[in-house]
Amino acid sequence: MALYEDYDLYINNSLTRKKEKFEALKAPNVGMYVCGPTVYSDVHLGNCRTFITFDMVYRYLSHLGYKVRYVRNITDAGHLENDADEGEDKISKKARLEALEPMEIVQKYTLGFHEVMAKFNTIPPSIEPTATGHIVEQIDMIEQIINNGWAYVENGSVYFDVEKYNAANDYGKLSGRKIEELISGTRELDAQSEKRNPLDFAIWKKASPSHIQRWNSPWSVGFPGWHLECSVMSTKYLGEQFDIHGGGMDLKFPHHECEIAQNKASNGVDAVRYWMHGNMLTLNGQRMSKSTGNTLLPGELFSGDTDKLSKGYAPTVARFFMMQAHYGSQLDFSDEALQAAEKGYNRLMQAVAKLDTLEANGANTDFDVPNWRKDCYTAMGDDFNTPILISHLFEAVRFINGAEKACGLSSENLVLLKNTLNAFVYDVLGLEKAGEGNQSDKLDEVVTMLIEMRNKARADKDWALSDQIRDELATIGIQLKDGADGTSYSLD
RNA sequence: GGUUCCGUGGCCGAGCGGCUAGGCACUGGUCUGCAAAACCAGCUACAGCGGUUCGAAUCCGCUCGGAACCUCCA
Repeated sequence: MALYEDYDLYINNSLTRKKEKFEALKAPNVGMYVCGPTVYSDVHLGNCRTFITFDMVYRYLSHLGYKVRYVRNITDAGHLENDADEGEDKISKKARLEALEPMEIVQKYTLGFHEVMAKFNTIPPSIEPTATGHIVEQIDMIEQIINNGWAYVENGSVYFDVEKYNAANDYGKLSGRKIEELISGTRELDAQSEKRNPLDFAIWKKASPSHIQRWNSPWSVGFPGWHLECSVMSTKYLGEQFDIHGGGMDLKFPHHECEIAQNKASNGVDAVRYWMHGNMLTLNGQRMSKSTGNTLLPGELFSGDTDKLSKGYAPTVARFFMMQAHYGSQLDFSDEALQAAEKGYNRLMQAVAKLDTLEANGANTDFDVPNWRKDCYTAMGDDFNTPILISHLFEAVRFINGAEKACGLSSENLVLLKNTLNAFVYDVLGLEKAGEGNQSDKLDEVVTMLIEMRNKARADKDWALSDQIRDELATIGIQLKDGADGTSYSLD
């Protein structure tokens, strides 16, 4: 029996702005689509937060026993700065600046993105489709939309007729906008524009002579509109209707709004059951953004090679830091907050390690494992509330740290505790042991030898020598800890 | 200007009508040769003003402060 049958899951649906009970369309299968990056430059930490959030969602759904098909696209066709702009798209511009082919740009930053995602211990999506790999499908969808009467062709470009769509549907329902307000907020339609209405958006754009990325189509040599790829690829791999669509908050309008319209206009159904939006990561109270330079790159975080941080932090520590906040809340990134998270992370992981050494004996403790376990699932079931989950994990930490080797749990409960804690720490939150790999057996032997020498010195009351061993180890980052069961050590 | 959202103890961050998360820091204690670690205890807050209610951090109104979106953005 799958866990999801025992534990309810509620998701805050951005579309309805309500927490709704999650019911998979075709359990145990779940389809999830997440908008991926445009690969024209290095991803920054803000981008990473969204993908780490949905990695956690993916992990928890899988943990519950769902078979998730997780689709996350790579946008490798350049978007114009806006529809009226006849200039270069971002990928072409970057290609010119770096004197590379557009596909070289795409390749370079896609690889970089994957490297960063791996460092953060995210699981690769089941399918990672690219926009340029689905031009044919995009042309098909444009034809459907035209045939259904929701788009018009003008001088080789195809525009989505927002006003007409809105008369029969509700354009703006996701972002809470009214079409009248949008119109009044838009500048006058300039004379050159081919659009009938300033709100209309291009789903196919005729290429200007300088445009590098271009494809043949029934309308012109050109390129697809930037909202189209997600509608096309989600439909292709997840069907006309699927369970979850995720992305960053900043994509709500216009990107996701247009996606909803395109799906409805081509297939006649609302594609997405549950819309989820991750909130922004801020730096000094302002959202990270490439254009303003208010960013922190993953590499800078890991190395500490930036004036914004006092030192480097392990990717898993940054992940833990993010998990301590709810995905739907804004989170501010700071050195101070990261330091606090790092200490908390260390305490958690040391307790997880100590748990392995505990042994069952009877049942004489207040710690109620089955109930604690239930609390963990309740927290996650409440819209993936990882901060509450973590607070429960620390209840277990307190028990473990306070426990004798014979810990007072029945063998059944001890196993349950181990399985549950490991599952949430590693499988669901996706944390890792930091510094794993740089701790060799030889190092362990050397430190163990030094500990033995120090113990002999202590037995002889040679405090000078024992303190020298301890302090000099501390300087190179090895902490000795004298406990009831002898001395152990930990690495910085 | 329009639309959304937020303002919680020294810091980060949950909670969203009653039972006052958690982490970090700090203080006292236990343990220890001393220290560190660990454990126990303490520090008990909800921007301001008014209202609704038996009861509000949580609902409503106003004021002040901050953020996101309205253009490409995770």
